[in-house]
Amino acid sequence: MAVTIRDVAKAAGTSISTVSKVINRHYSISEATAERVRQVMEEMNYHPMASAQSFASGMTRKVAFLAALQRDVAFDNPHMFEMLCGLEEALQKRGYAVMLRSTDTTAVSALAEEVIARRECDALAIHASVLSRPLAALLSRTRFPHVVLGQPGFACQISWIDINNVYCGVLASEHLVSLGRRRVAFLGGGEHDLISVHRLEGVRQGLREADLPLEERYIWLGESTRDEGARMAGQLLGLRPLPDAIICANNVLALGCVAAVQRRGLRIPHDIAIMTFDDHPFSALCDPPLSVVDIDVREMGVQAGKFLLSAIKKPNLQSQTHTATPNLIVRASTVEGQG
Amino acid sequence: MAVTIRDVAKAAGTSISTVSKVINRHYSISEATAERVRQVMEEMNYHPMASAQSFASGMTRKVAFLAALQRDVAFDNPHMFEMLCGLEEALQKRGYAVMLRSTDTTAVSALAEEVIARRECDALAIHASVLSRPLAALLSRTRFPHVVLGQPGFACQISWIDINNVYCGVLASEHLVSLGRRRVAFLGGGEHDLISVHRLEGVRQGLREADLPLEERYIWLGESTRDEGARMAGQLLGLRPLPDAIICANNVLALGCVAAVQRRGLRIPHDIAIMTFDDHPFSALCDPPLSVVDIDVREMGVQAGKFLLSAIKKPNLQSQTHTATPNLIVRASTVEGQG
DNA sequence: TTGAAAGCGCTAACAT
DNA sequence: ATGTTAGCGCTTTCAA
Repeated sequence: MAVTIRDVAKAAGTSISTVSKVINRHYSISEATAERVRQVMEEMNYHPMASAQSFASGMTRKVAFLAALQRDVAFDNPHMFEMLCGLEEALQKRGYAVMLRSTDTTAVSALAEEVIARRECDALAIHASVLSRPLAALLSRTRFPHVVLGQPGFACQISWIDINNVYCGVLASEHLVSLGRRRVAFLGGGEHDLISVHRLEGVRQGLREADLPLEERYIWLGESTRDEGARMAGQLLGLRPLPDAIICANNVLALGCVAAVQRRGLRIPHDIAIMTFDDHPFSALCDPPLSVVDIDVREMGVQAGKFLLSAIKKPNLQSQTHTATPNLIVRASTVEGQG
Repeated sequence: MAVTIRDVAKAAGTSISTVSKVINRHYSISEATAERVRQVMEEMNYHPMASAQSFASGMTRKVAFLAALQRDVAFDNPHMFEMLCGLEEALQKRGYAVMLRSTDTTAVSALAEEVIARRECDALAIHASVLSRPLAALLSRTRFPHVVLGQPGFACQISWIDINNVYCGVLASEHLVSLGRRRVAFLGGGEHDLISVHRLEGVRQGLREADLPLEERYIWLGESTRDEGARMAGQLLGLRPLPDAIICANNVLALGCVAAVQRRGLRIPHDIAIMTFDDHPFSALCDPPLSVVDIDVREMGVQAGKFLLSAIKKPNLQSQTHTATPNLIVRASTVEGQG
């Protein structure tokens, strides 16, 4: 059998509680003993058994990540995984691991209830897309350490963290205004697409502050597909005067938009500047490469992880945050010759 | 405090071992008792504590996933996550969860050693890109249940599972030959890019069997970037006779290739058919949409999960598998008017 | 078919 | 600063 704390204690000529204290860096142990014990652990190749530690301490050092991991999610939503990686990065530094649990909006609260009851983890990280009202109720009732990745679609007293998409919209419009564009248009997702809604709101704000209010006829909303992007851009190009800039709520719409604009023989950015959000692989591979307001989703995961670590230490902690600093990346779709 | 097995036993008027046996579906318990106990568990909202179960049974019901989760990995390698999701899907059905652990080739064997020593999981799933010789040695020495996702880049006695990229290459060439193409070219990644190497080998095989051997001057290998794809395609288009079909080892190369071909005023697929591998989002969004030999990476994850479950039950199990059935998706880049 | 009891390998409160 | 000891909540063997 594997070597246990008992064997180490015997070999080091101490009690097992001393060894335990060395493992857990308890202040009361003298450096001399600690060093000796560590040496013995090394020699015997001792590693404390994780589940025994969990059991005895009542801490799992695990965080469960709840999300809908259905087919093609990795392609459809790379952001989810980039956040997950950020989460892992932050947690791993403190000896925590992330546990994956696939679910959906209807099943998530039962799953969370079970995970909490079985004490499988010390905290929950929940992707906003699976958040349900029963789950929100459960979390605020139990005050179990948690964070939602993305802004909840409904009002509730739970902790979440999200990119400030309104501010992203402001940045996009400011960039275009600074380039001298005066007739900015917006192509977005539907009403339920909160990300798009927030970005539009930001664009409105940014333009208003430049005294260039966004004209309603320059706003088109639809499904987030390439074809729909092209169709809406087509509508836009039927207007007079033509817009001299188009902000697309996401890369897929932008791809369709670029195609439609080029089909009409208009030059980007000479006749119309185009920009979007997120430095998706599409952005740089598009022709011309797209200027984007980039958002650091990985950093969002990191912040979520840090928040969870503090929430585990001191419960009752609440957070409702928009995370920091979107980042403007200027490419050839708004400035000739760039990127 | 939470309700324990003791409380349930008391309430049900049985011993705790009976309750334990009910939890674990032990055959010796009569249906009557089992039902009664289950009812009590339900009423008391009892859930066994995971870490106590792990501790007592010695089974964690966890699988650790070892991979390099560095910045942008979700964008650069969506396949990794689709596999991960497949893995989760297969494991979750048997009550297993996936635990994420980020690492790299240099650190992976130390990490694995620790994870195994601490008994943090019952099996390891390792992304091929982080596999190292020391890790391979560790795995074959300890015979710890494991599977590598992707074919190891070196010979070793460990279990792995991968897409049959050679066969993918065969399918691609057969498709083009069946369309009457006679001068097939290949754009691939470097020598170290095993996926590209295998696909090229398959293309060679497929063409040879059609008595249309692949001409060496029609083969260009380079970095997998859009620009390099365009550059290599440019070289190809300087040859006479022109190839009438180009197989690109991946979507990024294909994107550059398409751009270069169109820049010369050649029509796709009329003058040159183009195809690639993997039904990446790029494939369908490209103009024209790309024909691809698709590979089901999620299914690969599912198979890995199933293999691990059996390896956990009966150790010493070995596997060296190419997973099944790539799937031809025909679009407009090879057949006019398709997709 | 059920129950009693001996751990599983740690942690942590308390005593020294 | 170190040691003694009582659990933590289950599983599992063995006896009944």
